[in-house]
Amino acid sequence: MNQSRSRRPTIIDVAKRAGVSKSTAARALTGSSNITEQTRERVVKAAMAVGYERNHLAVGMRSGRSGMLGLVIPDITNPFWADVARGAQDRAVRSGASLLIFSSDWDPAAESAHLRALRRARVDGAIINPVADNFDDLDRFGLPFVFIGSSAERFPDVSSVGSDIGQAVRLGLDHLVSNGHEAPSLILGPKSRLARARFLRTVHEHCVERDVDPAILALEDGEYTVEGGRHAMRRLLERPHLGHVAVFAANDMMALGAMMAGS
Amino acid sequence: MNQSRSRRPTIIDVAKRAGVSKSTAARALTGSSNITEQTRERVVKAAMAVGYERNHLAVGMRSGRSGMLGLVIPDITNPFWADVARGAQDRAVRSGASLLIFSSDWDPAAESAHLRALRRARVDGAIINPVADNFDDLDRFGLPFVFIGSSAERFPDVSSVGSDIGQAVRLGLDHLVSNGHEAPSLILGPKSRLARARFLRTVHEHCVERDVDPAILALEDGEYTVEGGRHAMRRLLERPHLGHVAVFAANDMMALGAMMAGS
DNA sequence: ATGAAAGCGCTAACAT
DNA sequence: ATGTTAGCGCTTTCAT
Repeated sequence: MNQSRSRRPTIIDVAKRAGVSKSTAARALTGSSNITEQTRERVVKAAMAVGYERNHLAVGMRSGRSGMLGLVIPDITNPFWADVARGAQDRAVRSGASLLIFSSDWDPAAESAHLRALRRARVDGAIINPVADNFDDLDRFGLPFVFIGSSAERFPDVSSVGSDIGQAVRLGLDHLVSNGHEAPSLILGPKSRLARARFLRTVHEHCVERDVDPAILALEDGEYTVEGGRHAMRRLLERPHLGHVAVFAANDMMALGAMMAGS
Repeated sequence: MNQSRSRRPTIIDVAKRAGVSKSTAARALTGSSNITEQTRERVVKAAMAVGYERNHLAVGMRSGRSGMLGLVIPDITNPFWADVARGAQDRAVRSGASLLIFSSDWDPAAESAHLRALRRARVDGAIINPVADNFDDLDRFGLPFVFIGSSAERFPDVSSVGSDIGQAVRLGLDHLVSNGHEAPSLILGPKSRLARARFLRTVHEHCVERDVDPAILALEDGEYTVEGGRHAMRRLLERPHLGHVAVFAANDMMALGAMMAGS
């Protein structure tokens, strides 16, 4: 207990215990060649004995690779990004890496601060769902990275993964129309979001194809959250209108909020 | 573009540019005393000019503090832990730290691997929702840490934060009883989980107080997930029984699954 | 107030 | 096959 509280053992402790030089110990531990099976065993045993654990800070320092990856998303609390985070984490672990996760909360300033943190931490790469409109420091970013989300298309040079919003909207509308709802009310995200424009554009196209005037559709905005959906739904319900038979929300959180708008 | 792709600037680059020694540059940048306001300005300006960003690996190496914290939870995909993660992350960022998040997926082996990763990364501390029954390496863990969850009470010496399951169950049952449901069916977590025993014990107490025989309560187990709740509910519905008027599930995910059991 | 130098733990190039 | 040494980028004595 008293010994276990002391300084963490270094490779030198291992080397001493095994009676070899620290480079030999390193070779044995990294699985390098040029090492007698006998000495390797001795070193490994010594490492176990002293409870040695390689210091990744030191390794990163020497190698220039920290073994860490970054993930910057708007909000880990949203199930969509929780799934993203989970997938990223599993993949990272499988490659022996760790994942630093940051939620920007749709705040460009926070996002920028998080990116700085990632650079200082010397992560080997990052996955980013950008919320900033202008990513002008992009070329100076200096980190390998991939974008997530539709806003990524503002940066055609950057690799990105996004949802096919157009197809999603079409599938949703097809479903509603086939159930007799020709003109569902809409609950969309904030005006600043690119995904919103994409959503709306597809709705318009779909309407035109059906000879429905898009202008008759009731529409409300809100944050991409349960609360946002709830408030938007309330505003819809307040309208002097014959009642909203069907509502199409931009994501699950908003839909949930809309369903709860009564309470 | 070509220059920006080159080696990240170090404090030496800053020092050179400012025409001082690297130690002076360090002093200026760390806000140390004993520095002329004039030279500090010059150094700061030089740092900006070359796009200097402090290398946290190196800092951690020297100081022994990595500026990173660890979070090990069963599953980031569960909204409860997503909230936990969000809170931890916000707090960490406020202290200038970063958060390494790991999901163990209820797998003790994965948990143990993640803890090893945290030690190697030299995190300054960790928040852990343990899933392993035996945490016998606890004294050798060698990291400052806090536990989350009811399983933490197996380790009375460890600081922990948990929910008051007893009170939660009582509130839930009170609500049901006051709505006329004297003997709700139960959907609980896996038998291995300590929280389940706690839940069940409180239900029994509550029943006894109401002169209800706990044995008449229908009860099903499942994983703490939407799927687990759905399956459990299906099994409940299959029972030759007069129908389940009320169901009390152990968490929101299971309740959601139960509600969806028909589809 | 500033510079020179040591050292954190590790690995790889360079001896032997 | 193994030992010696340099150096990753930083902060902090210790001199001056």
